[in-house]
Amino acid sequence: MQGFNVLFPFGFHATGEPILGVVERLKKGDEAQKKVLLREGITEKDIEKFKDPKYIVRFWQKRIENDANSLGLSVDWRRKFTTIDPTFNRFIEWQYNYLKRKGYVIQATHPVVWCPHCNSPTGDHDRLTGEGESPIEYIIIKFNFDGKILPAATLRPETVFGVTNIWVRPDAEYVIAEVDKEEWIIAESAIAKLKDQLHHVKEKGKIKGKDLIGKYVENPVTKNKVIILPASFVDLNNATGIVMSVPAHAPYDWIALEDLKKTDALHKEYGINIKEIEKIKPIKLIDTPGFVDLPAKQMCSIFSVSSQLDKDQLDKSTNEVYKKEFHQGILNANTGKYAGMQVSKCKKELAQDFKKQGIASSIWELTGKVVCRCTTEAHVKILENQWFLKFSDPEWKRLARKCVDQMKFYPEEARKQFEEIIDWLEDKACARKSGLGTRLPWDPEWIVETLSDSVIYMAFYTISKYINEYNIEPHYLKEEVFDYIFWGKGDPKKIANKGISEELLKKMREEFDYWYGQDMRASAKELIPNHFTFSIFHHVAVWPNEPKRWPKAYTINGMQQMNGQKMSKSKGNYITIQEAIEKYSADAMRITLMDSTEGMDDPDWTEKATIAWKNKLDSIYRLVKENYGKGKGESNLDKWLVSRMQEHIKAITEHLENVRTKSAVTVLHLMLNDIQWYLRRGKKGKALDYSLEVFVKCLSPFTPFICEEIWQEMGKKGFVSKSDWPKADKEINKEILQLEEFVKKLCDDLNEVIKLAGKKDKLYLYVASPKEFDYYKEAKEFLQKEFGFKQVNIEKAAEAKHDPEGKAKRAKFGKPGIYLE
RNA sequence: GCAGGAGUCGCCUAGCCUGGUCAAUGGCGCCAGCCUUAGGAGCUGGUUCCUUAGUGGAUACGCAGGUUCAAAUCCUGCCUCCUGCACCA
Repeated sequence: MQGFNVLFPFGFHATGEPILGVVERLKKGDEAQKKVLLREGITEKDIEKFKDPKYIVRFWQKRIENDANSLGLSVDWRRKFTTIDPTFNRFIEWQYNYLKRKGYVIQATHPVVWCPHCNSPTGDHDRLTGEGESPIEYIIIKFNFDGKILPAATLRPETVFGVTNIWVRPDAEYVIAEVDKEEWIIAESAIAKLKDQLHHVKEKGKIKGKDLIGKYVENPVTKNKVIILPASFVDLNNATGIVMSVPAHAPYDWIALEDLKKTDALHKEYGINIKEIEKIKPIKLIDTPGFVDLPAKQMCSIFSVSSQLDKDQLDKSTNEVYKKEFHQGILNANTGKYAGMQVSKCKKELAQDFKKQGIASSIWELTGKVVCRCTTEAHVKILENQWFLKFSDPEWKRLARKCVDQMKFYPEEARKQFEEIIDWLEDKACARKSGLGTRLPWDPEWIVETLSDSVIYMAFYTISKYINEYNIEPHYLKEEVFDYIFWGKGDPKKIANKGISEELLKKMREEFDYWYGQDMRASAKELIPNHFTFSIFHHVAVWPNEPKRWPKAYTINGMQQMNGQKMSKSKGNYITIQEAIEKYSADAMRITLMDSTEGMDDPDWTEKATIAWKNKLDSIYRLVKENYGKGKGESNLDKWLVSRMQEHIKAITEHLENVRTKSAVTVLHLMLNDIQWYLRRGKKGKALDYSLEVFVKCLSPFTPFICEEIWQEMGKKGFVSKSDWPKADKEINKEILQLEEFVKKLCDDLNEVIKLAGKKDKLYLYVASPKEFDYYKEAKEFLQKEFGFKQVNIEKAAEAKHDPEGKAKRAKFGKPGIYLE
């Protein structure tokens, strides 16, 4: 409508696991899965066919195409494709070969949450329990134990300087195992973990926990000899099952030592003299504002912890100490060369140093229990040689930031988030071993995963039209073909092949050049940290020197809610597009959704609002039909309406430019209100046709179907959707706008007075300004009709004194005003 | 926990950047009147409380403070909600 060519393409993303998941579940006879399909209107008989992934893709593709058309989306279907089409696979191969050459695809080793039964990573959505839990690295400090190693695992390696003893579980059986040529004593559960974390582990024997107690080990950092003591709080399923004790800074350790002092169990069971315990002196090694005493002791008393069985309070106080010391703590003289450093700064460095010296190692644990869907408990595995996108690359980040700087965001609030994400983003695994998608050309056992093959596909739309039209076979889409189309690189004469002529090649290049980059992409806010941002990264990587190919604007919306709740298949609180259209019409659905919110808030859909819109659209239809073409002549009122419409046109145009659909709909209401007021005022002049045309045009992007109908009823040729968008190019008469406001105000006042004084027959209006006087005179009939007066007298206030009848009134009302009798 | 966004008169929303024109925009709902054979249709009016011939006042924009002649709007603290936190679409 604004005279631009618009490309609105539509494709189908089939990459990943979900489709195969459906197939799998159907093959297993999963009833819930069947139910979902039945709810979509698929017959029992047809469900068989859904065991073929290609059929699933075709089925939904057709369904979605139909939905898009029913909604009135003007999609260019010549360009459609799916991400599992072999021609698209060639495009992704081209993209990834390039990124690898550029050094943006790298191989790396990384910890993942792993199900040993499924033999694959366990994503958040694959878990029975433990959503949100993630890998965390425990540092293992290798305490010397008679040539063997007692590996104590800790999240606070800096506290190694304050170790006074080691904790083990007396009732447990530990394993003696050969770990990377050393002999370690560890909990049994640690073996599988260490094996999956790049350690060579061989079980050699067993040793009882209580047999360790009372023995001494050497702290590899301080060379101090410390005693091994029993503690019940040690969790054998966490890390190595060996814990170092730092009573100055760890509430658990502090209280466990206190517990030991209280009984003579130690002496009775292990023959350890109580004096051994009493001589243990906590070593404070971190100074933190707010901690005067020993931090562990202080926290235990604040949280009134009385024994190591007081788990809840202990966890709270541990967290508190950890947080405070991590953020504000400074290492003191007890820490040798690290003295004076902030805990938050030195933690990593210190662990690295210890590892280098061979006195530390690490074991990855989960932040909480994770159980895979297959009911197996997951642990952390270090996955080797996985393929990553190197989003950490500073130059790549720099270009991404530059792109964001040039972009527009609707709403603008989203920009900050993008900037934040780019800074925060680390290397991202870009391939998996299962699912649908494109195989990495150089390492075909890996498949490009779904968030990594959906980042520059928009460029593919510019040529998919020709691929579809000429039925180009995938093997003709060689690397140099894409090089030429997307970069203009090479000589088309030489690149042309049997499947793609030189002429066609040039056409594809031209088409790409004409359309790309994308002017606007719209999606939901949860895609900001991944999809949207990745797309920026990939664009700047593929076209580093051509900012004009980069994304220009993103529109970000909230997630559709239904009656205040998130729509979900399991809750069943959703409606299919077909159902909605049949029940409420596409127009009513469209405008209700556009009207529900804008920006990043979650829009809420309610049936009530939709029905209200449906009725309103009906009445709009009648209103236009009854009034269009009925106007003749021009009065001040026409000037008023035209002036009002100019303001509305400006407003709605600006709102739509900024993708504020709800605000735009509000303007439609205002237009309608003004047209209705104009009609109420009585005289139908030439502003009527003009305003109705403007209104229908402005409404048409929201409700195209009924607007085309109305347009035809109006006797217009062609489509309203192809007509020119209204311009605010008519005069705005500010004076008349003001005068009409006075009339409205007068009506309000009259309403008020009549309400209080009751209905009257005569209205006397004394007006001071000559302009108002003239204007009110024109409104005389209207006032009479509107309020049912038998007589309306409008007089200039100054002249009223010549009116004998008005004398008495003037005496009462000396000033301009209203008088009823 | 970290990051981003938000809390407005029954509900949804505008306003906040650039303080006053804000009892605060528009819609929905509700109430009344009109129209109509009828109406979940349409039209008109009302919709914080008190007061009033078209007025004046009180209380209001998550909570608590502060700045200012003046705050929904600026500042500080707190509470609540939404979104994301990765190998998953």
